[in-house]
Amino acid sequence: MSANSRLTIAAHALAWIGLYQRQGHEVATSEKIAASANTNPVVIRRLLGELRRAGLVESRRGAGAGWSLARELGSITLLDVYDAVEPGPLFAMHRTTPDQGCVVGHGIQPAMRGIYQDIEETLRRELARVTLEKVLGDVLATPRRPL
Amino acid sequence: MSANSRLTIAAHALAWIGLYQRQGHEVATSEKIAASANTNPVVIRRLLGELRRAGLVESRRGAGAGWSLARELGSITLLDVYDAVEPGPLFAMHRTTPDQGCVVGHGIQPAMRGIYQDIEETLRRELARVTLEKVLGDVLATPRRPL
DNA sequence: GGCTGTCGTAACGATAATAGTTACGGCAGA
DNA sequence: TCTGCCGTAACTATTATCGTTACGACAGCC
Repeated sequence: MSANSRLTIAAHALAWIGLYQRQGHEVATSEKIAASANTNPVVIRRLLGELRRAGLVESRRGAGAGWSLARELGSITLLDVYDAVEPGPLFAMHRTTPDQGCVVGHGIQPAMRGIYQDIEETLRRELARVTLEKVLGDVLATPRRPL
Repeated sequence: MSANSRLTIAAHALAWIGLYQRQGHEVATSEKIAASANTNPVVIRRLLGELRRAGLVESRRGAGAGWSLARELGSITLLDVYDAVEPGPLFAMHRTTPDQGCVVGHGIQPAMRGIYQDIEETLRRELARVTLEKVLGDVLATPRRPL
């Protein structure tokens, strides 16, 4: 499917900011988050910008600038993040209109659309069951060294 | 997610072959299927080749060559097709290894892997509930002209 | 045995999305 | 005024999908 890492990186950033704030810090910088995720600060700023548009984080400019959570980790779900950073549907239709003179070509798109809707609804329910609080919990529960 | 149309086109091809065979024909050619899907015959042959490797269809060469179902439409599910034509996982991890010296960087991948596994398992269950028989049924149930 | 139609597959180009990088203006607190 | 970081544009690299052309291989038929 040519899967991308946007959801993973966004969840990483949110968990990082959440933990950082619990350690008493006010704001997190894209540079520190990028160092943890081993990527470029611009990638983080772009993703966090989309999360800000969705109302999940806030940013301050000027001196002492950085990012902070707009909502508690426990009230943010992977579905919120998914909707914020993933634009399109899971499965695509034909790139060109099928032959409408053919019975299958005529009916295939309505049929698949209905089926895909059900499947995506199930996916969304599943994503909504996972909060970022749980993500951070799972992160912290990972043993420091493999046995 | 940069969704692709492979599952859609593969389902289209299977439904087309199934209906064609019910109309009394022996084998379907990639050219006819491609005409219905409004794409190139090579695209169809590539997809059907993957379905053949998965044991869903068979192909004959030589004169009177073409494609036929290896199993009944009712015994083929969208999960079978999905596994045949979609290689990777739904969500990707970081492209580079996160900072293992950071608590979040160290724990994020095991955490997300577990979460993604559960979600993909749910997706697979949902795909397994839809047979190609139902797809063809939905296709044929589509009204010829919108009211 | 040659003819014919289709598969099987390689090869190439077009398109698009993601991701990484550099650069730079703008903001706000010290 | 200085400083640190955001916000964003711009460019490149990489990758996957899709479309297309081309051609050898195969098998039934005349």
